[in-house]
Amino acid sequence: MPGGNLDLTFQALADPTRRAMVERLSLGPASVSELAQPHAMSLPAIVQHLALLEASGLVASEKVGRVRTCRIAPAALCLAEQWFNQRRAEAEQRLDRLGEHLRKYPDGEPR
Amino acid sequence: MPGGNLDLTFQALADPTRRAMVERLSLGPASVSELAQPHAMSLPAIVQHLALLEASGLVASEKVGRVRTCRIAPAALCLAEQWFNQRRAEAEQRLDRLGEHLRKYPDGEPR
DNA sequence: GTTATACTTAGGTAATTGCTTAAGTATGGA
DNA sequence: TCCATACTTAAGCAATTACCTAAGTATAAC
Repeated sequence: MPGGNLDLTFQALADPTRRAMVERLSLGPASVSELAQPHAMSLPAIVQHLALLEASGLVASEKVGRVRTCRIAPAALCLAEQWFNQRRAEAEQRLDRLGEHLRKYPDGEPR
Repeated sequence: MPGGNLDLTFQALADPTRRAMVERLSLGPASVSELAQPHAMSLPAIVQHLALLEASGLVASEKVGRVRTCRIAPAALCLAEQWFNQRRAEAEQRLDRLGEHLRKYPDGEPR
């Protein structure tokens, strides 16, 4: 049960390198070196970013032979997306109530 | 034209205090002290969190008299949500292609 | 005018982050 | 067997973060 942690998820996504890695993995699995290739950065740095992505549950990986293959784990992505949906739902609900209130009492408030 | 920065947006949301503040503001505007009230933390700390939320474009505020009123700015929220939508769209597209491929070539690959 | 309120500004500090280089460890190929 | 590949581990370092306390500055109320 990795994932479930919005702190780690959003923190992982706050870094442009890590976000690029997730974007890359959205297009399909990749090895660590493939993930590293577009970035002007040492491999250990990439591995550290990857570790954070795995800790957040956004990415999973498995090693076969000497190459580690990484892929996105949609669950954590969904969880974060849901957070936004909830916030928007609440905000919209509030605006709806406000609208109805204004419709009922077009000028002064009752209270 | 604030907002537009996913780095700042996700970084802002990575902190539980700031996320709680956004959650609170989704329910309606609030003053700085109201935002601070649920948190066991000094007011300057809250103000710093608020500054980051404003820098990210997630929250806007205006001061009238001696009270600053804060409210969420839906635009930045949408932008982040869109990022997730894109990632999911790409991942799904890929899985669709994979599915079709498997339908066409149920066992061995052609290549 | 005095005092309380609602922030605001200015430091300071311990912990965390995002890198780096150097030196491993397996695995696969010639 | 030797060597290249694909990571992995360890240690270190500058910058950033998330707080804090103390001391402001405007408003509002009395």
